This record gives sequence, structure tokens and C-alpha cells, in this order.
Amino acid sequence: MKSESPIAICRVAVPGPLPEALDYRVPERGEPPVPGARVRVDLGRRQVVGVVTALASTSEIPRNRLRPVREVLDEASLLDDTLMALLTWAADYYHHPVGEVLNQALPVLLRQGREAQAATRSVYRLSDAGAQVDPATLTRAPRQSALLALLREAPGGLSAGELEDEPPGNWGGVLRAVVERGWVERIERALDAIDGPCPARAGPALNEAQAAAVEAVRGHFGQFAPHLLQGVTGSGKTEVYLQLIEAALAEGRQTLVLVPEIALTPQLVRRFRSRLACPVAVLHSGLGERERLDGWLAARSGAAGVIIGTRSAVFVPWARPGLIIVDEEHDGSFKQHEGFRYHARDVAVKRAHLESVPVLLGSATPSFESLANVTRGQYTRLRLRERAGGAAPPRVELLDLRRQTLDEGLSLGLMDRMQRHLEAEGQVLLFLNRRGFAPTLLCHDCGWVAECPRCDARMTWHQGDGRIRCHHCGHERNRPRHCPACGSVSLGGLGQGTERVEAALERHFPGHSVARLDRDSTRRKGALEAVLEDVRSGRHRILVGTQMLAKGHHFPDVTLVGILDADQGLFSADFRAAERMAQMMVQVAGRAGRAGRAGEVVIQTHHPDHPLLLTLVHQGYEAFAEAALAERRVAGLPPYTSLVLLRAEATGQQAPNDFLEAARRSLEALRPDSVQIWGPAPALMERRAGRYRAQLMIQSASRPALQRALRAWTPGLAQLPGARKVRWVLDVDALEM
DNA sequence: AGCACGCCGACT
DNA sequence: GTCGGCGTGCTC
Repeated sequence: MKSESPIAICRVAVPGPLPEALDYRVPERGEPPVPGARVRVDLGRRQVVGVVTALASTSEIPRNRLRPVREVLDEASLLDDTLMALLTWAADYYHHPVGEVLNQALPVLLRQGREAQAATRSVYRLSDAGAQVDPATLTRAPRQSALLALLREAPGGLSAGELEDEPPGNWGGVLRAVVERGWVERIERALDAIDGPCPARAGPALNEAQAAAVEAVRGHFGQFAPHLLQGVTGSGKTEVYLQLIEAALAEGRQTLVLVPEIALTPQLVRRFRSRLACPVAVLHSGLGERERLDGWLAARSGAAGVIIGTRSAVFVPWARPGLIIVDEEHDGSFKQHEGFRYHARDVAVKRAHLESVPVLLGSATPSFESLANVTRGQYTRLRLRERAGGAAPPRVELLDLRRQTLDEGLSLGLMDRMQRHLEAEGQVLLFLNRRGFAPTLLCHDCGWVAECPRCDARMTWHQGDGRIRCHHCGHERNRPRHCPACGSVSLGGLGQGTERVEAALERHFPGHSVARLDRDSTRRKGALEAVLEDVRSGRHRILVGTQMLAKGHHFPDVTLVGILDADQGLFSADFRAAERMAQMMVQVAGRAGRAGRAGEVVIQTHHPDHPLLLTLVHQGYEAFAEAALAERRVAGLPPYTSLVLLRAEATGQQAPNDFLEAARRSLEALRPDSVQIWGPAPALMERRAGRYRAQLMIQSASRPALQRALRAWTPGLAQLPGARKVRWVLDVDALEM
């Protein structure tokens, strides 16, 4: 008779909004599954794939109600202990169901229960016989000789694709010949197989500040050490990253690099791949599911020396933890805006702590959160004050728009300046964060404006295709030819978008080609690259665009940057608007005057006396941040308090409010210590995509106190009356109001 | 989330 | 008399 195994129960996190993992009986035959492995289990009347979170000998659930694990899908853990700890921490901190958190950490193919096995590809490698052949003796077969020479340099072998990169291409016939002679063998290798050590490659010499930054972080390899790399645009942050990655590789450690969605371009990946001798795994939403799984497995096995990815890559497993880098750490796209609303930068810092590795947050315009962490002594700040190559910082000036004649948003002063720069062979870049022709379509006879039927917003007129669209829900239709209210044909655009400015520029500067860079002009595949190339080649002398301009594209010949409307961020109801506006302005301004040509920045504003604007222009981003942070401190706003939003929406106006009222009362009943509750109040745009939205704001100067209150409060929310009549979500550390 | 159960209006 | 609407509850 077999003695009873102490491990009889396993806890399984199943997909779905269940607050806890569920208990199952471990299979009677075979080894029990390990935590971090996937299992197939019955749930209700269906079968699902879940992740084992723990093993136990007993369960609260009576034995006769426990169902058995149907299948163990992984012998080894897919998510190592540290990663499991990170994921359960995140589920707890963001108050999101652990099953959904664990599930979304897996590539889709693994969620579906597919085998955790990387694809293979054919690799050509020198055989023992081939190694004896001296390529120089093959004078009658120069192509075979060249091929053998190439393979000698690549002990791991080369795939057909890699061979084609070596000019001239088309090695098919030659390969067949050398394989036939027994000099080369073809082997199948999994994409997550480890290639062997990466040879070090020398990078360019660093300046003093860069070298100091590299040394500061390198000196903390193997321990938790958060650093903020605050470097002006063009100061060479990427080179610091690359040399740190190489230092980590030299110690056999991997680096995880997180970048904002739009920053993960083929150019960036190419730069990393050409500089680093080791395999680089890339993880982002644009990949096919197979590619994604292969990259994920290459990170997990340790085959990829570097993993570069967007937000969700913060949860990728790795075999040899070395270093975490978050580039453009201020970027809002690190926060997930639906469902599991984590902030990848904050999770990255937590992960670095759990893994005992340094983390480097880089930005020219750090988030206020990170700056406050520097002040508190939590983060070490590393500064790069100089632009690489000794380029001078641009001259920045405010242009008072009051009582000025404007032509489509362009002042005479700005156009004069443009003329001068164009005559001096410079390029001009204009920033306007509004796409389309005009943000409002207005009837001049009766005052009717085109409004979105589903949102509290106006429709933007796009002249290019004669449509009007809502930028909040995507609703669109043809531009009406007559006013629907009075029948007049005098419909006109009110305000300016990039299309309209582009047209005005073509009128004013007929001798110069104008390019537009926004989501509309770059929708077609390859269109973005084409525009960027035409700007770099100098074919376009004037470039007008939205925030896409601010995202790390290099325009070496731009000497003048114009910011057409600086006022949007100054008076918004969202307390983070000024921070975002300043970051955007500094990032755009940073495009001016590289490579030895002095740059100029002109900022058009109706509020040239606004203190924050003055501070930003005359004293720079850091002084601006200090001033704005002082205001936040006085107002009791983040980062000096923690802020959580309970958001609710429904097709009617009443239901969200009722639910949030009930939620408010249930929180008040808990009498939480040092926690303030505000609302419920309508969202800044109450109706969006046909749904009414409202929110409850919960705030505290003490994060632990807030977390305690949330832990007591949130489990009951789903049972509140009206909870099923609304879509609701808890947004911890909400970025947008 | 899914998927049951359950209790009230218009149909073969 | 049934088919089906979506409110309510549960999933180890």
C-alpha cells in the first residue's frame, strides 16, 4: 500500500476575474506539477489552462468537491520563483485578479496550451572535415572558399538568412556543393538554443559624464540599485545603455530594455543588433504569435543576451538576470490603459529589487515621480549635461501671440524667422499636437458645430478625404455640404490642425517642400520611414507634425523648431497636463541644432507671463519640475500622495454614479485611516463612445495605508448592488483623470 | 470571463 | 402552452 503523499493539492490561477487561485487535486500518476507550470483543469463545464501558484497538503475545500488536474502541460516552471513573486505582487498592488495577471504574462500560444518549445531553423556549420580544409587552396572554387572562410568565423554556424546578409547573396548552389563534399553540415537548431559566449565589440569612446554613468551602474551589478539617467536630448544615453549591456554580457548576464511603443522601431533594433554580438530578442505587439513565443523562450533560456520590448516585456522570464533599462521612462505608454492597469516602469523597479539587479531609468525629461524619488534619496541621479559632439543647446524664446495677426495659427514673427532659417539652408520643424484640418467644423450662419453623436466632443474635419471624425471614439462620416441645422453652405473649419498648417505653409513658402508627420500621413506601411528619409535627405525643408516628432527621430539639419500652441497644457483640469506639455516641448525642442549648427526654438503662446512657462523657457526642465512639484506638494497631489481611481461606465448616466456611491459608502464604512475620498464625479469627458463615465478618487499621503484600505475594500466591490450594471475598474496610480 | 439557472413577455 | 430576454450566482 502506497503511503499518502503530503502534496495532494495544487493551487491554480485560472483565467477570469476570480479573486483567488483555485484548489485542485494533483494527478494520481506522475510527478506533481511545480509552481509556475501550466496545467489543464476543469472549470465549471469547460476546460481552461491555468498556472500553478503553489502546492499544498490540505485545502479549505472539502475533498469531494476538489476536481483533479487534467493534464500537466509543463514539466519545468515557465515562470521562475522571482517572476512568480513579481506577478503576485503586481496582482496585489494593482488589485487585479491573479489569474488574469499570470495569464497575460504568457504569450498567447502558451495561454492556449501549446507546447513551450521554440521553433527551429537550419544552420550551416563547418564539419570536422571542413575544418581541415584551407580555404586558400580552393583557387578553382572562389565562392566555396569564401563560404568556408565565413563559417570559420562563426563557430555557432550561420542560417541561410544570415548568409544572405553577407554580400553577394544567393549561396544556395555553393551550400549544396560544400554539404555534398562533407565540409559543411546542416543542423536544426532551436531558436532558444544558447550560442556560446558573445565576443566583446568596442564601442565609440565615451565622454566623461557617459563613462561616469556606466561606471556608477556597473559598480552595482548583482545588487538592487535604481538610477535615473537624466540626459539632455542628444547626450548619448543610448551609448551608455549599449556599453552597460556589453558589460553585463561580459559577465554572462542578460539585460532587459523597455522602450515606449512608438520608440521600438526597426532602426532601433538594427542599431542594437549591429552593435551587440549576441542574439537580441524583440518583444512587442506587432509580432506574430509564433515570433513572440520564440523571443520569449529565447529570453527564458538565456539565449538572448538582450531582450528589448515594450510594456509587457517587463514580465518576460530570463535565465541570467543582469540589468534592467527603461528608456524614456516618463512616457505614458508604460502604463496600461485598460484591464490590468500596471505601470511597466514601476514594475521594472520592483522587479529589479526582487532580482537584485540595478535598474536604469533614462530620460531627458524625467517623470515627476522619478525626480521625487531622487530627492527622497531613493534613486541615484546620473546627469548627462552635454550634447554629444559638442553641439550647443538651442536658444529658446517665447513669442507673444496677443494682438498679433495670425494666419492659420502662424504668427508673422515665426514666419520671418522661418524665412531666415530656410535662406540659411536650415530645416524647420513645427509642432502642433492636433491632427486633421480643423478641430471643429462650424456653420458661419447659425453657429452649428459638428459634434460626435457618441462622445462629448467635436468632430475633427479632415480635408484630405472630406470626412469628419471623432478622435475619441473613431466615429466618422462624410463632411456635410450643407449645415444640418439651417441649410447654409457656409461651413468652415475653426482652429488649426496639422493638415491646415501644412496647406498654409505651402502657400507661404512656395519654393520649399513641406512634409507632414502625424498618424494620418503615416498610416500606410512604410510611410513613416519614407517621410523621415525625405526629411533627412533634405528634399523637404519644412516639417509639420504632432507628438510623433518628439519620439527620438533624428533630424540633423533642423535649425528652427516652432511650437505653435504652448497653451493647451497650462489650464487643463488634469493636474498632469503641464508636466506632459513641458516634456513634449522639451523633447520637440531637442530636435533643433545638432551636429554643430546652433538651433533656435520659438514657442507661440497667449500667456507669455505664465510663471511655469517662464521657468521652463528660461531655467529649463529641471527648474520647471521643481516649481511644479512644489505646487503638487502644496495641493497634496502625486507624487506626494498616492492616488487611486475607481472608474465606472455604462450606457446610462445613473448606473455609474449609483455604483460609485455604493462603493463610496462601503469604503467609508471601513473607516480607513488617513485616506480621503472624492466624488463620485463625472470623468473629464463624461460621455465617450456612447458610454457615460464617472469616477471615485481615493487619495492618501501613505501608500501602505491606502493599500490596506484597498485590500479590505476591493474584494466586496463586485457584490455591490449595481456592480453588474456597469463596467468598472480600479486604476491604481492613475495617470489620466 | 463564461456558463448555468431562473423567472416573466410574444409566438408556433 | 413554449422560446428567449438578461438579472443573479458560481466556478476548486
